[in-house]
Amino acid sequence: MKDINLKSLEAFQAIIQTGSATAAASELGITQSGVSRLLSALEEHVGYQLFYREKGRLIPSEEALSLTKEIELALTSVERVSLLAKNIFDSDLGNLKIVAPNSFIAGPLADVISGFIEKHPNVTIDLKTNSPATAREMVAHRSVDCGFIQFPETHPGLSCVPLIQSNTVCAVPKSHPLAKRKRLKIEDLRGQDLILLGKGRESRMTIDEKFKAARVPMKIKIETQTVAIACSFVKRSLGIALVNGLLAEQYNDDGMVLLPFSPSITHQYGFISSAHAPMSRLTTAFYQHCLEYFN
Amino acid sequence: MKDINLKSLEAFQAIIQTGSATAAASELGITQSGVSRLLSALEEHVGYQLFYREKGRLIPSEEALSLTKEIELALTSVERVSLLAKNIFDSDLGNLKIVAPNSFIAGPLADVISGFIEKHPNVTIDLKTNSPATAREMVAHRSVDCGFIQFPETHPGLSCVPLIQSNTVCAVPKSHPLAKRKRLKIEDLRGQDLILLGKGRESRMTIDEKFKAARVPMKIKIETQTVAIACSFVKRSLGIALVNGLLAEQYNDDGMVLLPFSPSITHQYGFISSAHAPMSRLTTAFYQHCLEYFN
DNA sequence: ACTAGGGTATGACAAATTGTCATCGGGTGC
DNA sequence: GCACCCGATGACAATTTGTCATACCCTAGT
Repeated sequence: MKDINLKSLEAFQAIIQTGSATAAASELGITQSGVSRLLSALEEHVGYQLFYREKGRLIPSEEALSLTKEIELALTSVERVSLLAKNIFDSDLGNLKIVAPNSFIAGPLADVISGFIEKHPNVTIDLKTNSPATAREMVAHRSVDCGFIQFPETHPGLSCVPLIQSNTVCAVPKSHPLAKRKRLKIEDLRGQDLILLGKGRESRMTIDEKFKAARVPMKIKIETQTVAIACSFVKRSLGIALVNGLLAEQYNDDGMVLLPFSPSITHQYGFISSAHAPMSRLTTAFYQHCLEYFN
Repeated sequence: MKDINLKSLEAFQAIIQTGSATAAASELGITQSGVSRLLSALEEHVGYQLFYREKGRLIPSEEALSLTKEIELALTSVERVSLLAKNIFDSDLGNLKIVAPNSFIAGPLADVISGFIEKHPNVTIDLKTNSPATAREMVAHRSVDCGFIQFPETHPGLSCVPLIQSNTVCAVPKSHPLAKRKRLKIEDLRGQDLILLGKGRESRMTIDEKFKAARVPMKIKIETQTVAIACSFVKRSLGIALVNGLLAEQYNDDGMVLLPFSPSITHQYGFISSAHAPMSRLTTAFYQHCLEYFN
């Protein structure tokens, strides 16, 4: 027995709905002959007459009527496939898994994501935070779709695109004498209480090296882990913090000022995805959105 | 955009299930080239790659995976159409509406129907009883599928087939002197208390005529409507009933005897269906079953 | 490095399906 | 009787679906 055929089902439904093969034909955009043939094909498939021909008209048989419901179901479910495919095409449906440092999520990423959700309201987003090392692995192994990480990045399984860079700035308490300056040099920090973070991290080592090179001794008052905490200590006038300007921006208010620092120490964040597989359409859309956002 | 295609969906599913186009091909009974083409067609339809080709293999993309569920649904629902069509073809699914006199249902039809249900366990049956006149109309107008009715029948919208015939018999109380006879003639009933039914009906008129022709006065003790009631009066020795032998059979027990009667008055029951439309497959199956049952 | 064996893509072509046109025959309504 | 609407069908065109042969890539085992 031949395979059942989608077009004959459509023809069948059109005949049932319109009541005649001619009308069905114009609805389907084909000729009456075509409809007639499709109907014959369907009748041959099921093995019995679906319409009996009376006075030149097509009258649905009992059997045909019992089939209509099921046929309509089948057709709509095929339709749904098309629809879902289109939604996926438009990237307005799906789930996006992103890994990024908490500080980055709280800062620049928040706006990026809220803008993306606005454009694609039916997309759900999973945000995860992990250590840079595991984040790298998660992206490479595709347990998340993409991630944001501080550069440089050389993991072989990752494809990386630099997105945004910022300089280290000095967060100075409002009441501090240096707060009046336009910018601070490394020598200006001699003898000042410092608040530093990221002990052992790449960016921190760079800072240590700069101080060594400038022969300025570091008077570290507080070691901490996050920009948020460092800033809150600054606002309590416990010292001057050297932080990533991009991340510190969000905590900038009356209690402190952010001053450019020289020598410049840059931080670069980039977008990473697995090099093993091309990005899904949705991930690509998100990537494009990021590019636009960061110009 | 082209219409979506059933075969490409099947190919898609086979590829997902088996993991390769080659395996999918052998599952579908076509060649690998065919599968490759069908997949291309589907990708063209949805507008994006469903599999990315890596090292000569087909790897489903995220988008493809999100579609699998929906595609499987669509395919099974099309499958169900085929299945339902086959069930209808086998007449083991559906509903059969029958109209028949109560006495006929209680008697011969009960066995016919129970046999039919045994053969077609998923068929449901609606039994209705109406006056012969409305029964005729119901069948002609196809508000029921078929019916049983006493002949002769000349309604123009009905197609009629005689099924079974029986003779009028005398139902005589066991204790009655005539109960010893092998058969009764009309003269034997002279002066006997009679129990008759169906006043005004065709069959009753025939009885009245026979008495008139034989110049035997009728001493009607009881007029009633149903064979069941007539028989129960007989068993209480209230008189002799003239009833349709076929219908009286079921009430025949120790309390009375059924004796052939002459002149013979025959009753004929037939199968009726609408002449406007061919019988549905299920109705035809039921009709065939009736023919077999009544030989 | 070479080869065997797995995989997919594609050009060329055959088969089947789907569609059109023209035409027939039946039914309806004036 | 005539105009018109409907469905079926033969003849043929267009499109889809499938095959074969072949090319190419990758892996694994010599």
